[in-house]
Amino acid sequence: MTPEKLKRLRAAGWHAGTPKEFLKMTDEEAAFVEIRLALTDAVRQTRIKRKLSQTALAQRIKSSQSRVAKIEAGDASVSLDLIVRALFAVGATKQEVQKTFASKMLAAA
Amino acid sequence: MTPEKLKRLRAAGWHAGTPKEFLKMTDEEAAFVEIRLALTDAVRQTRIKRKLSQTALAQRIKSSQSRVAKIEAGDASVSLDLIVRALFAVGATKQEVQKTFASKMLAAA
DNA sequence: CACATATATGTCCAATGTGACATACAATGA
DNA sequence: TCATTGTATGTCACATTGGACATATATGTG
Repeated sequence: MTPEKLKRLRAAGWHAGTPKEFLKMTDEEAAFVEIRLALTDAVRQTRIKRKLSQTALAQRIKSSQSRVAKIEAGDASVSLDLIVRALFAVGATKQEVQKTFASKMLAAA
Repeated sequence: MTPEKLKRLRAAGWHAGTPKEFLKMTDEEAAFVEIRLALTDAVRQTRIKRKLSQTALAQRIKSSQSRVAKIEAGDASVSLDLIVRALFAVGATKQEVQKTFASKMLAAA
């Protein structure tokens, strides 16, 4: 986990308390958070590429601009469900989403 | 959407009301549901391959046997978050997830 | 048969996530 | 300058999801 990523996660409410606890995060938890980050980044990038405002995207998923902002900020109060729905709403394909999930899974056992 | 899949979704609580409404499901909703199905299948397949009981998996994710059963049944009361956590907990690899997706894709095509 | 193990399904209520709203800030342009 | 547009962030009432539990079914074993 890079310092960059760590900083971003803290800002989004993922600090599990102390710095130590952050480092104690299991591999699985870390992978889970990485999937979220990859997906939220994809939402923002795709949205901008499609020239959609957060408000426009919010309407597509029947949500609000503030929630879209939280999705993109990686806010801890946002579920994976909502992130994925947003990703499909900006036009991502099943294949793209599948690839994200698969690529963040654990290495061969 | 095959009749098989439709039946399974209905059984899991995904009937949006009438049959017509089911058919009106948007492409985005359909993609979302397919991703869920592919992931839940990956959970079950990997769990069985690892010779874990639902109870054993439940302990790993600090949940209960009944919830694991619901995860695998594609129950609508289960979030994507929990499905993905279960997938990590059974130790699924990239290869396994990719394989499950691949078979789903073929079935869908 | 009784007993054990594994899984499925329904219910409860506590925990978590949600849309909506208010409001702040930045950038743009008239 | 004052609007307008887009984004960020905090809060809250309501909705959804969660673990736990009871219980049913199924399969295997002595």
